Amino acid sequence: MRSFVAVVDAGRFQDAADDLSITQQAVSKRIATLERTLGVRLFTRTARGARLTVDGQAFLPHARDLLRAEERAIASVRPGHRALRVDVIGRRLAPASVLGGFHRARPEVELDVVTLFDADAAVEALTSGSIDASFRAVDRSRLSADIGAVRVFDEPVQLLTGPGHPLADAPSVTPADLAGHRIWMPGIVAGTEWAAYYDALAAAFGLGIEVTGPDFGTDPLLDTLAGSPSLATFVGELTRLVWPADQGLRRISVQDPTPVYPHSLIWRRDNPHAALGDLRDHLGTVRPRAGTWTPDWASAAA
Amino acid sequence: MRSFVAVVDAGRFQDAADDLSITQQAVSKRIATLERTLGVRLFTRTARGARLTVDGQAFLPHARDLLRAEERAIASVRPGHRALRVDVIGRRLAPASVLGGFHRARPEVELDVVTLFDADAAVEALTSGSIDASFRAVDRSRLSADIGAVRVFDEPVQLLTGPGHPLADAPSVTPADLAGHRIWMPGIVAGTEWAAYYDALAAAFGLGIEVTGPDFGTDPLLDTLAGSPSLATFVGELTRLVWPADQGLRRISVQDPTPVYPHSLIWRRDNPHAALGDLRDHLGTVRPRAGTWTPDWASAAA
DNA sequence: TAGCGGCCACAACGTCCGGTTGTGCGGCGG
DNA sequence: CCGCCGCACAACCGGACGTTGTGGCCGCTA
Repeated sequence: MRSFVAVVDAGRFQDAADDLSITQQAVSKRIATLERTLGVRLFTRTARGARLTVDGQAFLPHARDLLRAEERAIASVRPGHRALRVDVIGRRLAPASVLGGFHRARPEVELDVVTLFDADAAVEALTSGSIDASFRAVDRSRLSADIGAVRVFDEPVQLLTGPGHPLADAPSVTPADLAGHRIWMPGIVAGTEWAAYYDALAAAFGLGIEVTGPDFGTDPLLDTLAGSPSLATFVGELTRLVWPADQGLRRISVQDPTPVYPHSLIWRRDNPHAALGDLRDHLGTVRPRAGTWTPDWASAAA
Repeated sequence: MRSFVAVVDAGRFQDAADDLSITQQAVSKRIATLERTLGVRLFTRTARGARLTVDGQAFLPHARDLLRAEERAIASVRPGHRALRVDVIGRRLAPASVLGGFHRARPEVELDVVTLFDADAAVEALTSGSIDASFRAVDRSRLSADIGAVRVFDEPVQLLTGPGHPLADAPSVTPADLAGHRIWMPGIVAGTEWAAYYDALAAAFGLGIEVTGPDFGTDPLLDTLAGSPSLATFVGELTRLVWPADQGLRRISVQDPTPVYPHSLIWRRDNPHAALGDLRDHLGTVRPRAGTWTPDWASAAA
């Protein structure tokens, strides 16, 4: 493939071979192999050089694309790569939507989106330089001074139930209403800020929240909810935008107070990446609103 | 690379190996080689499977891009490919601009742009199915019935001279004014419709047009013109849009009549490609205007 | 038209890459 | 604590790819 482009640029097999630091025969063989696998002739061989056939001309831009894609792939893991590498907590949550908006607003900023295990891993990755920014809920008092944090988005937590659930037809509920109900949160991994969040929520309002269990996929989880009248689960409001059509599932807002998941953007202050400032500017800052609830440790990350 | 994506999708080296129909050890070795060449670790090996590292997550979308690019490259030369393959006569001329406009208007239509030797080669390529359409000046009376032709663009021919040329300061000239002047057309290959066009132009107005000579690049040609007070050449009007800033060169319109190069779109009538109709609709049809001149054989291709 | 030179294809050979079989090691679960 | 599962390491083997050597075709030139 690289030989093909080299021959096109050089115009002759011989010169292409020199450029590639191999012999002309090797180039001939490579092109012959490529032509055999593609099933078409790419060059017409003349007495003084090679000219592209029609198929070769059509193939050329795609071949260049392929080489560029390889370049980008290699560059994406090179230290000092210029793409902004951002950690988001869950691709189906608010930060992913926010990042999508940033990408549409600033398409020239290259983004690499990754998902780390938890906030501690994110801070460690920031410190080591393997990521540039992270959307997480963090305890600001535990951050070292060289880590910046801005609370950028509060995502309301809603109750999701099947149609047979006792609360299915309630227009809204208060956290206190949920005492005695079984709140099922499969796939929440102990030790993450998610688990800490729901632990704090359970403790604050005397709820019984099951934060253990295997990780379900989205569809099995929704199917199970739809068929189990005793099950309810918490979901972020933004899942509404990306989940498939709810098969009879009910979204019930929680009020007085509304638990919100406090997404913060965190970054290393001495990171020189120019797009980092653009991202912060694009996000703005959230002032905690009245009537909402977050854990104490999260509220500190104003 | 393909192994990397397979491991990501399968979650385990073993299953990925099964998908690829090779052994687990081979996959291990491939991944190890890839990690060595990239200089980063892509997976964390656990007791039950492999999970992506941060670098692996960042690398993944680029790896998928690479595989998609390969797919497209192979598809571009496959018989029955869905991209519209169009032959244009010179990338710097009107058809290229027209095609660019079509691409902006209908970005979902994939285009492969190629350039063939002359109109005869284009007709042959159309017949054999290796291209879908062609922008050329053709003698319609010589076309077989299964080839469609629509005259879609008339590109006025202008005179290009250096500042020292006797006609440099003329606001416009007539073809008759050019008798006795040396018209220099290097790079026009005998046997093409370009050569036929200028031969007819010379015969019609008694001009001396040198349609031979080696092919110059654009920059050397413009440099030579700028420094030679006895040289003039014909260029299409659309070159204005793409050529570098003329270093003192004069563009002189030709009038009474204005020679125009009659670009036609030609295609094979039984070509089922849906985008072909879209392209024709986008182009419209040119009605020959009064005060212009084309060779008889070209005018026939209304 | 005959000679020559440039350029690519074909053939034979060697090396290295990449695949396979066989085995070892570490972590998780019973 | 033992067994199993999943990946890594080692040795071996075949084929692919690069090399040297050579042949043939075309275009240029005398």
